[in-house]
Amino acid sequence: MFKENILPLSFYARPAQTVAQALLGKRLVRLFAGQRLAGIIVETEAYCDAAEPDLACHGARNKGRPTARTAVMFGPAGHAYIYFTYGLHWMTNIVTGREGEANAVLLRALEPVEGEAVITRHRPDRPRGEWTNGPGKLSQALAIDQTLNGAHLYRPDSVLWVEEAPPIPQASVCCGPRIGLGKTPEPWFSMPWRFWVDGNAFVSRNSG
DNA sequence: AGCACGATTAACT
DNA sequence: GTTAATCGTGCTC
Repeated sequence: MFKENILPLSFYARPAQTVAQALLGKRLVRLFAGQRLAGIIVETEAYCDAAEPDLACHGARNKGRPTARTAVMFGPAGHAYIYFTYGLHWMTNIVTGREGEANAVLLRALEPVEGEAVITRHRPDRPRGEWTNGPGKLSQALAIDQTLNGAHLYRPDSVLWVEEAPPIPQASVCCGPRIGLGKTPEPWFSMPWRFWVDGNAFVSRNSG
């Protein structure tokens, strides 16, 4: 009852760009204090320094070798890669692709659907529309932090996973350049590896 | 050993 | 539109 139609390892063991697109419309579930906190995934970004280089990907740093921080990204698919940035925000990613290659999908926005009484306490004094419309915000809303780095997403004892949900029509799937890449050089700066659901109110930014 | 900056957010003008 | 907050990471010296 708590876990319905959990996406299997095979869903994640594909290229990051494929998984990023396929995750739109799926339901992310966080088991927290015995309750389900859940949202429909409406915005993602793919990072993949594998068959082709991606200098925007954390895995491309340190000459493309794993570090203590990025080791999870190089590991097997279907695990959470959680990292800390700007001194205060946690980013939630899902590892995809093949072990030994740096593949991950950043979850950028959700539409909250379960556990809203708990979520609002994690996002105090914020309107519902600002609970989960950004990568740092959704991590805070679902109480995702470093304790979940490396956590598996498809086993019976998972506390974070993704469930099957009604699909998004292909015509509603939009893509464009990734956000916040700073001084990342072309062509990676402009690669259209950000995906979102057209018109969804929780997407972190318009058009792009 | 030291340092510049980041896959961001919120509170400003 | 602009900027402070805040600290781990990876790079340079």
